[in-house]
Amino acid sequence: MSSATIRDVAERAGVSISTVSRVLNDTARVTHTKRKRVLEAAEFLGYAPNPAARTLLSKQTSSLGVLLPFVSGEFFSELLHSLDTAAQDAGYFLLISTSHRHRDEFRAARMMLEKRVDGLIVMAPELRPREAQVLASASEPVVFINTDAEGLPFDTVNFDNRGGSYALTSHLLELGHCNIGIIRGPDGAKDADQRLTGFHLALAEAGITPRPEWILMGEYTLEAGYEVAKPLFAQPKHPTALLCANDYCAAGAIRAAHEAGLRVPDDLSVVGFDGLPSTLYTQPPLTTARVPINLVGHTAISLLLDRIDEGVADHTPARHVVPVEVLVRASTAPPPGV
Amino acid sequence: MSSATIRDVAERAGVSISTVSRVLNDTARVTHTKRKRVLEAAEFLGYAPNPAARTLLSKQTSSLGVLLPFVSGEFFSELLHSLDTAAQDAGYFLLISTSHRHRDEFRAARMMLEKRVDGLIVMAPELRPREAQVLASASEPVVFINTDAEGLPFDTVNFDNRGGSYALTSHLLELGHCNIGIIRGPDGAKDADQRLTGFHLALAEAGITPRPEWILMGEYTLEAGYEVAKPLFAQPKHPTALLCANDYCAAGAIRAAHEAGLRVPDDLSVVGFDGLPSTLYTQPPLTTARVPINLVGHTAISLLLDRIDEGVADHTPARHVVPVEVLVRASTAPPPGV
DNA sequence: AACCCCTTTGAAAAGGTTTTCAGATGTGGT
DNA sequence: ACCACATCTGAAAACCTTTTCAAAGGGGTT
Repeated sequence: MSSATIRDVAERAGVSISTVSRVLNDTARVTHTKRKRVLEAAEFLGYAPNPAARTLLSKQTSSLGVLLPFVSGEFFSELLHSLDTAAQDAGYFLLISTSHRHRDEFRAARMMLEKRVDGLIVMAPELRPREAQVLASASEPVVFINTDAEGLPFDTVNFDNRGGSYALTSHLLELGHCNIGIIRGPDGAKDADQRLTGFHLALAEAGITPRPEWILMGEYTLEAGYEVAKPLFAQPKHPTALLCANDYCAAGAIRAAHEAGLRVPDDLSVVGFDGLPSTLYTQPPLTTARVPINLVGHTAISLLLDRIDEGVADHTPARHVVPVEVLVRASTAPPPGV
Repeated sequence: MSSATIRDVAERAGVSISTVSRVLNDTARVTHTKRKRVLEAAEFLGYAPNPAARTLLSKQTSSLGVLLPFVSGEFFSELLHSLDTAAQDAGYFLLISTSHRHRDEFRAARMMLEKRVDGLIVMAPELRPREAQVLASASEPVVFINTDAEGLPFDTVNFDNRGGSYALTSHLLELGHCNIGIIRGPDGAKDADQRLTGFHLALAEAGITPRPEWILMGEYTLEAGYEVAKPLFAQPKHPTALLCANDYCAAGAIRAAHEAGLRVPDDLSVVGFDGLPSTLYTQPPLTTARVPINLVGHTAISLLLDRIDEGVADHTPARHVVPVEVLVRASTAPPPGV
């Protein structure tokens, strides 16, 4: 039972297909009687317009593409949820495509998505602007989330990585910490760089020179936090406070600390980043910087829809920076002996 | 610069559009020289076939729909990731649509997805088979994940909720617990019912009659775990072990326990469900039942693709039940005084 | 040299919709 | 009774591709 077409409706209603189209899209006036007949016929046949035919003509897909490097953890769930909510409200679907870490995968994905979406949301902090250039030829509008678009004509919605990191570091300094370490995010990731900058900035203002051996390369995962922190605590002298790449990384570091016999926050203060819901329920509840993920998602969709409506006019790219809020909880305390 | 069509390629190569199509789809033999000219022209113009036109003709969208009640937490991230990986390998995109809790929203979503996807993955444990009936008229194949499809012609991939719960309860019994409570998942959710059944089964086998006041209605969230557990621990007599709806719920319950001055596992054993990565990093690491989410996702996609290829033949629905594995960690111990 | 068959090619149709254009119908004014 | 005009309707084109069908051309065989 292949489904009804506009022809079937027209036939059943005894009108032309043009009239059916007009009634269903409310695009021109139609006599009351015919309108009624059309609506009845459409209802009876369970008619729904074929999206492919519509797209072919109108060039609108009512889908938005979402390009993500990977999907893991609560952060992405929340982001995806807010994107979907906003998109759905506007009558769009989300076409997602993940696992694009390198330029070639990225280009491939973008090509596949071509003509399949009306716009693109891209989150790829590890992608450099030069590499992101492959998107520049996209015919659809593009909005970047937490991704560097220096020199590219894309709107961006970033969160204040530097400011958040600066505020977290300041918090530790105020508690009296002088020996602060950091597990930074992956090399080449813009957000990780910005967070490191905030760290350095706060330290510099306090007149403290950071120890290079306490600037550790990590990743946004539990495992990375654990693996990187473990050897650190085996050293005779280690920091009394630790900034972590994100909340997961912090959870890993805390576990390593526990295993090394360190109490958090008595012996060691730990802070995360992202402010995931579950950090309120860790032991101890984590001090972290809350990223308003919902706001990020909604803003991104809203910008994208604007661009879609206006066409890709030569509109100077919007650069949104959403603030992050430090949540002081129980994983931070003055250093031991103070 | 609206992009090139097959006509442009044909013109530039000096052949007919049929020939271009044949070369690009490798669907018939074409002289070497013409083939070369076509490929060059296509390359030069950056030609990519228009998916809408293709879909209109072939009736294949190369997209799969994913219908979820909500998206939250690591579980969904992981599920979505495995679905996307499997789909991408097969050349499909994922069109996701979330937040469908009630039948009407469900029907609306299904209608919107009609003709837009080649198949549907549905996870909606709270949807009863009668309500899921609205999908029965779908022209595309449907695969259910962790959802009851009793009497419906859909393949299902469920995990062993009952078995997992049974095994967790047995574990607690073996440790010597007699006073075991449970925070069950939402009313009407099939998976929650099954887990409760497993709980009852293990208790019955041990000759223990569960106390009704220790069977608590909860949800799959941190907050619910916390809110439900809090009054429980305020009672003069409370269980020495607690099964929770899932890992998040368990984390909330543990927090409530801590606040009530109870040590986990010394005074209270707690178990979760799902086996999320982060449960290894909670304090104490959580005893839980690991659901092989990756396997679930891959199996579901694989089944769906089979159905898409074979057509919706009258094939008896597959009923996959993937086993869950109990991970014994540090949140469980013998009851106090044993 | 004639015939047949096989390979290669292009023209055209089909898929389902929206939209333009022109025709038909009906109304009001003179 | 006639004309101008507004309103409503249908035919046809356009969107871009795949596929069928028939024609054309070439090579081998008798």
